[in-house]
Amino acid sequence: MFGSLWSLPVSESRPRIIPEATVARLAVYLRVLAGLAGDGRSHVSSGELATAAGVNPAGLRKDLSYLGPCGVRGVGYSVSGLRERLTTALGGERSRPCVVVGLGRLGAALADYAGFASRGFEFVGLLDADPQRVGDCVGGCTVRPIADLESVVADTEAAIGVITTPAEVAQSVCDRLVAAGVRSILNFAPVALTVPPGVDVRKVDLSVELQVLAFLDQQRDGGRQPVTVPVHAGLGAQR
Amino acid sequence: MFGSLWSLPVSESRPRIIPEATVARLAVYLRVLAGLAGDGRSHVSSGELATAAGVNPAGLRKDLSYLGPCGVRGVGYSVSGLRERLTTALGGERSRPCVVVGLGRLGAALADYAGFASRGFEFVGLLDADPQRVGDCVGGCTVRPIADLESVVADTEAAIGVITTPAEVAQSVCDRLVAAGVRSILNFAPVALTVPPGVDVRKVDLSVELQVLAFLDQQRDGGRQPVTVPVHAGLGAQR
DNA sequence: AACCGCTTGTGAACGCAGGAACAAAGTCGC
DNA sequence: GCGACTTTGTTCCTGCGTTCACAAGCGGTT
Repeated sequence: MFGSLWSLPVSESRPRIIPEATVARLAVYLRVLAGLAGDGRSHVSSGELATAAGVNPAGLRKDLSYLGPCGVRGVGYSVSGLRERLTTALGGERSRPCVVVGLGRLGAALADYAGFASRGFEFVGLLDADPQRVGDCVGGCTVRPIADLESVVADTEAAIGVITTPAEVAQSVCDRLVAAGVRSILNFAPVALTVPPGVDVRKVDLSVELQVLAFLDQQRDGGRQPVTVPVHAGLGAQR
Repeated sequence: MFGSLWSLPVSESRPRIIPEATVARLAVYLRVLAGLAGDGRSHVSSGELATAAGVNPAGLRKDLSYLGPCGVRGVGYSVSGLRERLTTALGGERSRPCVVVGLGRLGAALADYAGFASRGFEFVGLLDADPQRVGDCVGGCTVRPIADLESVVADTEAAIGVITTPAEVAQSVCDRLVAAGVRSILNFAPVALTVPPGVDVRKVDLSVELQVLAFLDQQRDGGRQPVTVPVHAGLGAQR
């Protein structure tokens, strides 16, 4: 692949587009590498990394190849070197301010989770509509009323918004976050959010996860459970 | 007209294999339908359902076609009929007992979430290694010591295990759950679990979600796009 | 200095999901 | 009763992601 095209003065050789699925796995590799570094390992092979991350070795190498040559043939990957590379590729070590809207149990759990802080995600704004929760201190930050959303986002320059509100208000909260300047949203509310172009939304739907498991469970038990599909289920237009 | 192909004695028309991605979307459709039923709607078109679920109308119809003909051409889908069919396809309405291991904030949030109970997921066993948490009552269930894992799973015939423990103990907890008879596991610990064949694992990795957002954010800032689009321009990236 | 084994990086093929277009089928209006 | 409109169900096609397999390169050894 190289040779013919490289004579062209391509402005950038690195920023080949990275598939989103690959990005997600890179984050996993980075975490595994952190563990290996803690164990004092200096080098690691693709096979070992792959099993620790739960993926195929060839796929792992292809994922890493998006960053350019990272390893040494015959030896493997330098743990520290690869960590550095992955860290910068995923957005650097700089602290990323986040706001959480909806400090129910789930929101509080996220705001208090230490695993985020160690990756540079800092929860600098907590917002809730319930006056009884306002003033609570969660994870070293004080809960403020939802009316302060715009000012909190502006003051903290928050880059990521986490929505853990009831479904009914999720869209309006989302709109306000976007209007205030947040361009990345992690949505736990069970609704499909509508956002303008240029804003990224990722959705985590815990009910769906459970329901998929239930489906797989049923499918496995398929021989046992005759399903009992009512013949002629009456979907016809009875109207 | 009809007859040429239809005369073939196709062995089975129903149990076509359903892709897992489709199953996940079916769960979303089911939830949207519940909302529509609450609004008193009797029929709905694929277009309306698709926008509410955040997917493509053609894709939605293809998803539903895995269940066989569900709608009426020229009219749409019967809300109640489609609900019934999706419910049975996803595993029926029967209560599915679940156990949660690790009653930290996240585990407690899950155990207490009412949205699960309404879908038939019942948390019948809560386990934690911390003696200080044992005896607590979360969501109407009492936390028991981790030593009771096997007996709790056996007594409740739990089908689904939710792991919200620290990463270090997740694999051992998983092994014990599987040995006790659990065949579906939802893992929130940031490790790749190893399970024997016949056991399904789904992983939810919140750090990865944030890190993907950070990557997209960085990639967007590569072109320095001030965005400034508070205007409700249109449908953005939905994921 | 040359060989050999080990590991990476990449090219190619396969399978799958997603999207658009089209035909079948049913309803509503006249 | 008939025609036109609406909406589903399906088929084709394109693109992406994943896996397999092999050549290239590096270190250690003789």
